Amino acid sequence: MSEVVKKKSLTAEDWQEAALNVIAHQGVGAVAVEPLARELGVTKGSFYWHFSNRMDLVKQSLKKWRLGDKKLVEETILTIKNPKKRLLAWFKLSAEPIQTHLIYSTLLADRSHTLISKILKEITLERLGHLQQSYREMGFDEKFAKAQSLLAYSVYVGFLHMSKTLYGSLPDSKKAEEYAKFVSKQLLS
Amino acid sequence: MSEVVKKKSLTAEDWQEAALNVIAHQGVGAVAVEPLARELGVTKGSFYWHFSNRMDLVKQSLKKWRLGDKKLVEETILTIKNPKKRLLAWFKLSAEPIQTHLIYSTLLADRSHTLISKILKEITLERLGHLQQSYREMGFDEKFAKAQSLLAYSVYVGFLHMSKTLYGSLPDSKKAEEYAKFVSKQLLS
DNA sequence: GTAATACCATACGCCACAGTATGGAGTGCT
DNA sequence: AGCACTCCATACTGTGGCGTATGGTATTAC
Repeated sequence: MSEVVKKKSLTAEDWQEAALNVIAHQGVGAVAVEPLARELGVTKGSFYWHFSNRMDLVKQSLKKWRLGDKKLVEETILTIKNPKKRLLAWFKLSAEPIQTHLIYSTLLADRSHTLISKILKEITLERLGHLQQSYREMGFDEKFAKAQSLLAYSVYVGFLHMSKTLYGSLPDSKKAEEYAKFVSKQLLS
Repeated sequence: MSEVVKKKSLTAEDWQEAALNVIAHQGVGAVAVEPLARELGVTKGSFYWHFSNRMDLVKQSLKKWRLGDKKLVEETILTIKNPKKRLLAWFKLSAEPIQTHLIYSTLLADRSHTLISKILKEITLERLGHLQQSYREMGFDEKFAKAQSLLAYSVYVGFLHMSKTLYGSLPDSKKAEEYAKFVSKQLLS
């Protein structure tokens, strides 16, 4: 018997996860109330009890995603003391086939709402800061660290899109390994 | 008096250009018949004389874009004999603030139609081929040329998105210069 | 000058989804 | 048992865009 428990009622989080799944694969524009309700096996009567409107769902979903992503980075990357190893771990995580990357790369081309642009800018600057910090700790000067971190982050973003374009999805673990290895050699020596 | 000639009637190309403009800034999903007609100062009676339906317009617009982009690359990049100079020109063109980049980067996150995925895959592979060829001509072995071209192309794609995210638009010519210079140093030596 | 053709306006039916209003089943509390 | 609260179904209105049908005007061909 599976561990799937037949829930009597949905929570706001259930809706958010469903929404994030749609965002990851079809973008924010594809988040629609009625289709989501159908998918979840309820009607929109349920939706409008949990959320005030469509944008409310999008907002809360992205907030949830942002928190989860931040936590992931903090726990698996920022805890590493050695800057070079930290960067290496970042490159490797960058190629891991996980949903958070899909969401990020989908949002990147979405200019439908200022909220999204704002979130994106925040996240991007935050991550660039981490990279730059690591490069600085490795001994590089400010200017180089800045340029190099921008370059490295561009590689990350670009690789995400390339993977989706060429393979239809995110790279598998094997490719992630190769990628991290090559990138490290080119951007970390 | 301006050289704008008051046209009596629209051509299919007029519609395509308007559509490409929308695609560049809001994505394929935002291409709608009636809003476009309003923008062009006509009604959809005009549209359905030139095109059979919405998707027909999208298809033909992307075809037009593809041809133009191909011509641009062939004329400004592929004519350069020296492989190193050719790559340098490519990096520089990559950061130029022109519409074709916007369209490409917008399409990259759009998985709404198999046609788009198909076009993207074609273009991407074609461009990767050019880069790989250049690296090979520079004397690098097959394997390195392949990995390095993927890296370089990732940088291109990533930089496009970064520019839109951080500055709200494409980089200006000055930033393009700096970018090309730094990238060249890192990926071309 | 007349007929054909190119181009467009108007008006229509259709559908998908947003949001509201309201009632009703289930659950826990007392 | 009775009440309140949680969660959802149903039924509605409103809006925006797709595609069609049809008629009208200007241009071109002859």
